[in-house]
Order: sequence, then structure tokens, then C-alpha cells
Amino acid sequence: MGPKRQPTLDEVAARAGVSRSAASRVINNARHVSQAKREAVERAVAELGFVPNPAARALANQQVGAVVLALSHHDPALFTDPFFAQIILGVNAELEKTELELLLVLADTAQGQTRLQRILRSRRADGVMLMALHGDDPLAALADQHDIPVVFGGRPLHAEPRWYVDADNRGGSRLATEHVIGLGRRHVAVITGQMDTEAATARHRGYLDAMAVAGLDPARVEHSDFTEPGGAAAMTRLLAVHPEVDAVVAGSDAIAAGALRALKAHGRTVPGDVAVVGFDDLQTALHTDPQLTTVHQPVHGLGRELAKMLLSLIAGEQPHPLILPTRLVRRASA
Amino acid sequence: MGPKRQPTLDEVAARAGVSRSAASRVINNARHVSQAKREAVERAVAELGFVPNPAARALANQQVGAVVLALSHHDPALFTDPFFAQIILGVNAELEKTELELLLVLADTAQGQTRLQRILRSRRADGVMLMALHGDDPLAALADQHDIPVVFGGRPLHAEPRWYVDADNRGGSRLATEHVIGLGRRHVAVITGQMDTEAATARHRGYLDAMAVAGLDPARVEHSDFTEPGGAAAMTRLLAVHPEVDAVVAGSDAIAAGALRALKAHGRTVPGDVAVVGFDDLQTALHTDPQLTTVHQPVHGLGRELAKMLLSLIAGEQPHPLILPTRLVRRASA
DNA sequence: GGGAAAACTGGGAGCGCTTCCAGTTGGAAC
DNA sequence: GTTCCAACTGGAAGCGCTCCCAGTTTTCCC
Repeated sequence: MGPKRQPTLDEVAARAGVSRSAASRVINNARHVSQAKREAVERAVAELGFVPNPAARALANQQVGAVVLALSHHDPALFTDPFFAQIILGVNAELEKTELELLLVLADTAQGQTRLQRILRSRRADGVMLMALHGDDPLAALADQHDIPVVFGGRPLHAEPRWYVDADNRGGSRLATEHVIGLGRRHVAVITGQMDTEAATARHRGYLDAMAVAGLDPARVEHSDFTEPGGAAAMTRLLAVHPEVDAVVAGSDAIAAGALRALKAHGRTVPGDVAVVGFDDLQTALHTDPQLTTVHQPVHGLGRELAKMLLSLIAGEQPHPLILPTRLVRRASA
Repeated sequence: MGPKRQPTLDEVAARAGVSRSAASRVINNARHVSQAKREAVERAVAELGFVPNPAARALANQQVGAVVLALSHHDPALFTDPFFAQIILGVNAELEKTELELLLVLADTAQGQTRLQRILRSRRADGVMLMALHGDDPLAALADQHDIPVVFGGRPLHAEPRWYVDADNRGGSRLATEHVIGLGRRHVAVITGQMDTEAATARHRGYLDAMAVAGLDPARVEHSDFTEPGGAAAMTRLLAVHPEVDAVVAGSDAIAAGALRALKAHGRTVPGDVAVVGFDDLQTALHTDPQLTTVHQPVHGLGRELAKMLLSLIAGEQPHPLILPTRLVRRASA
């Protein structure tokens, strides 16, 4: 920590022997600067190690040079899910191409909500990405209340936002269900995530779709959260109520991992006695025993598209909502 | 997105019938404001929904109201480790008590490095938390190059930063090793993380400490990265070279999980044939089969302490480096 | 009731950068 | 040589907020 103040544009201009305006034009490589002055300024910039002050820039420009990624989840433990890590990586990958910084807001608590509100109101960012909304989430309404672009990752339960990126949850889940039915399983159960999320309900619908087409009874259902312990607990309940179950379509890989553990504890073999299909296709799916047959959703891509959509919105374009395809990945568990 | 411009301090002042200075004093609840004016201003603020513009504030104040958490890792996949999620949660928990925003920088690529440089130079943040440095990491040197507080999470390999928070890696690893020795194991191996990290080398040293005390041969060592596949590969190598191994001290839970998988694949039972001890005590440790005996390190707490240290540094205090205790958690694998 | 100390008050000068605008310049065309 | 136009140039006015400071009002003692 040496107290060296950063040089200002004025100092750069002085050193280069030009006016501040000219220097500014060079920095922003605008037109109307002669080659000579441009080079002089560039030299001065390099020599002084000048970096424009973002606060001053933001003030003059009315743009901040930062966007926020808000992760809304009621349970901090959920943030531990590699899903979010992949989203962040995806967003980051896209942002790295720009000069924009990433503000991370964990809007789980009431604290976080207020925080996000404040950010929106005060123009601390040029745009917002909002992830994983629960049904009662007040964040959803925030979008059109403020003069700032907001894109959604996934959809809120009871609203269709103007801009969002989502995965084809329903289609993917249908694929998964069809797969186990194709395997000859007839007592197919489903373990959902929180039903106050769009993802969980859509995946449940996919299951219903497939079961209806096959003419099978879709009544074997347990609700859970998106965690491993939740999945294990749900599986245990399922075995108690429907001991005949011979396949499980899980709402996520974590749930499937939990189900696997519970099945093993109850002496059932996988996929022998019970076939299990997950959803997400994260690293976890490779580390279970047996490895998980699962529905792949492009999580990293979702993050990237989220960022891209926001960028194009900030650039004044009018992007279309996006639904990314999902596909079945066959491994050992089904 | 309604184009409602946010009100400015001037408008608030006008509405409250006071000067801008007075209004500013109220906002920052400084002294020298009569009760009457204070209330008038507060009313105006509420009515107008005024929120101070951070850019203007930053410009006038010379403080930004944001800190950055920089995660340096050479492999994006590593970021997926729940370890980082916990760190982020811990940091966030502490930051929520303040008005500071969190800037997330993934400094894995050269891009990220430049980015961090730029942030430091341009005073885009009031402080920096730097995590997980590899030995050759140029980030380490950044600390004292700029007039901005920097605290380290973990230590760089060849440097002792002025301010850091770390876990007692050496002590924890020694505990783990002593534990398996106490179990009667004599052919104790170690699988390390990347040896260009301080954490991995310190944990290796802990193993050496315990082996020396017990008078055992500390030569069974394999190096790996901190991932599950890495752990599995290392375990396989270990079995090939030292088939007599009866205990493994792993450099992380992920490594241990991989080792477990490899052991099972090679027909060894755990803990029967081989005892396995992990390090971290993250969720993963509960989801392996058998559940992992492991060294607990307070990751969330590490994040919190990291943030607290930075805050106190920003507040002008001189905090001391901190080493958080680790402890052995006994479960089924050893 | 007088005087000094304490408590307010608002004007104004920045913080560092962008950008409008009224000039200048330098050629090319005539 | 003019004339004109496009390409430059730099002064100046902000962007919204903080804070110093000189001036004004209150409050408090004796």
C-alpha cells in the first residue's frame, strides 16, 4: 500500500501537451483527433499508467460499467449446488469479453432483497440477471419497476417475463420418463423439487406427459427440495408408500443421488430393482454409484446466454426469450 | 422499464425547503441539522424515493462502497467445488451487515488477471479479498503495489502476506494421520493436492510430522489436484506402486471421494482394507459411501473472517493475521 | 440583559470525466 | 490566390454529491 494517487486525465493531457478534451477523445477512441496527438496521448497514458476513474466516468456517462447477478434462493445451502457455480462461470465467460464488472447479490434473506432494491434504484449497475425465483418471490415484480434492463434465468412461477433464458425442463423430463418406460418399467415414480419453482413444476409436467401417453398411473409422486438429503428422505417415503416402484424420475441430480443412497440403504439395487434418472448432468452425476443416467441441461450455456441477452438489452437491442434444449445422457443408473 | 429518472439531492432539498448541504447532512446523518429540517428532509426523501447516486458519492468521497472477492484458480472446474460456494456465502454474510457490494472476479485466465489489475488501479473497489493462490501466481505481488487494502484467504506459497486468514492445514492433516496410525495402520499413504499451493504442501507436512513421530515410512505419496477424478487417478497409481497401503490421508474431500471410488473399483473395502481420511468436511463428505472421516475446516467462517478482516482494514485498523483451527470428524471411512 | 460559545445554514468549490459548441486549420477545388 | 468544407481543438458546462467555511441564529451563563 504505497500512497500513490492515480494520475488524472488532466495530468495525461498536460504531459501529452493537449487539451483534456482531446485526451478524453483518445481514451474513448472517438473521432476528431489527429494521429500525432493520439500517439502523444497514448504515450502519456502508458508512461503515467493512467486508468480512467470509473466513478467519474459513471457520473458523466450515466452508465456504471457493471451488471449484477442476483441469486435468489431461500436456503443458503442451496447455493452450494454446483449448478450455481456453473451459472456464474457461464456469465463470467461472457462478461470477460467486455469491460463490465460482475456484482454478486445473494438475495436469499430480506437483507438481500433490500439490497437488490437499492441497487436497482440507485443505478449501481447497468443491468440485472435474476436467477431461480420461487413462486412468492417479490423479486419478479422488480423487473418493470425500474429503468434498468432485467433478464431472468429460469422463469418465475406465475409470470412470463419479457426477457428470460430457460432450459426445456418439461421436454427433458418427458424424455427421461419415456426412457425408463422404454426400459419396461411400469411403476414409475417422480421426486420433484420445490413445487413453488417453475423448474420443478415443469419437470413434473414432463413426467405426466410421458405417463399419459403410455397410459400409466402417474400417482407415485413425492415432493422434495433440490438437495441430496431431501432426495434421500423423499425416496424413503416413496418406498414406504409404493414399495412396488421400479423407476424414479428425479427432479435433479442431487435428488437422484439422495435417492440412490436411500435405495441402497433399503436393499434395492440400481438399476436392477429400480431405475433412476436425474436432471442437470452436473459433475455429481459422474460420481454416484452407479453413474447417473440423467437429463443434460446446458447450465454453463444458460449462464452465457443470460449474460448475452443482458448485454444485447443494454446495447439497446430487443432480444427474444430463449429456451435451451435438454437431452438424455445414458449412463448406468437406468 | 419506465423512464423515471431518479430524483437528485437538489430536488429533495428543494422539496424540503432546505439547502442541498443540509439535505446531504441529513442523508449522512451528520451533526448540525435542526430537528425540524431533518424531519422535513426525511419526509422529502421518503416521498420522492430518493436514493443517493453511488457514482457521485464515490467521486466526492473517494470511496466506492464495494469490495472485490477474487478467486484465482487455474482450472474453471475447480470453481465448482462447494468450497468456493461456502467462502462466498461466508463473505456475503459479513457484507450484508454493511452497505458494501460484492464484486466477484474469477481471475483464472489472463483476462481475469488484467481485469483485477484494472480494478486495483482504477479504484473500483475499496478493498480486495484474494483467494487460493498458486505458487506462480502474480496476484500475490499485487497486494502492496496499490493503495488499497488486500487480504488473503489462504497464503501464497512463497510469501507471508501482511494480512491473511488461513486454516490450520498442517495441524489438521497431522490429526488425520495420527488418527489412522492410532487405528493400527502402518502403511499410511498420502494423496496431495497441487503442490504449488500452500494448502497442499502444509497438509503434506502435517502428514510427515505424524509419520515421523510414529517412526513410520512417509514415502507413499501421490500428487493430484483437488478434484474427484484426480483423486481416483492418484489412488489407482498408489495401488499399483504400493499395493500394501492400508490407509490414505487425502488432501481434500473430493480427492478422498475419488480415492474411495478407485478403491472400490480395485476390490478394496473401506475402512476394512484401507482407511480413508478426507480434508474439508463439506457436504460431499456425507454423501460418499462410506461417509467420510475427515478434517473439518471452518470454510464459511473463513469467508466471514476474510470479510471482517478487510472491513477492519478499510476502517483503518490493523488486524492480525488469523489461523483458524481444524479438527477431526470421525465417520465411517476411518 | 449582555456577551461568548455552540449550533446551524447555505454558498461554492471541487471529485474526474464526457461532450457540446464555437472556433481554428488545412487542404482541395475553382 | 480565393472559397468552402471537413477535420480538428480546447474552453466550459455539467453529471450528483460532499464538505469547507464564512456568516447567522440560539443557547447558556453570570
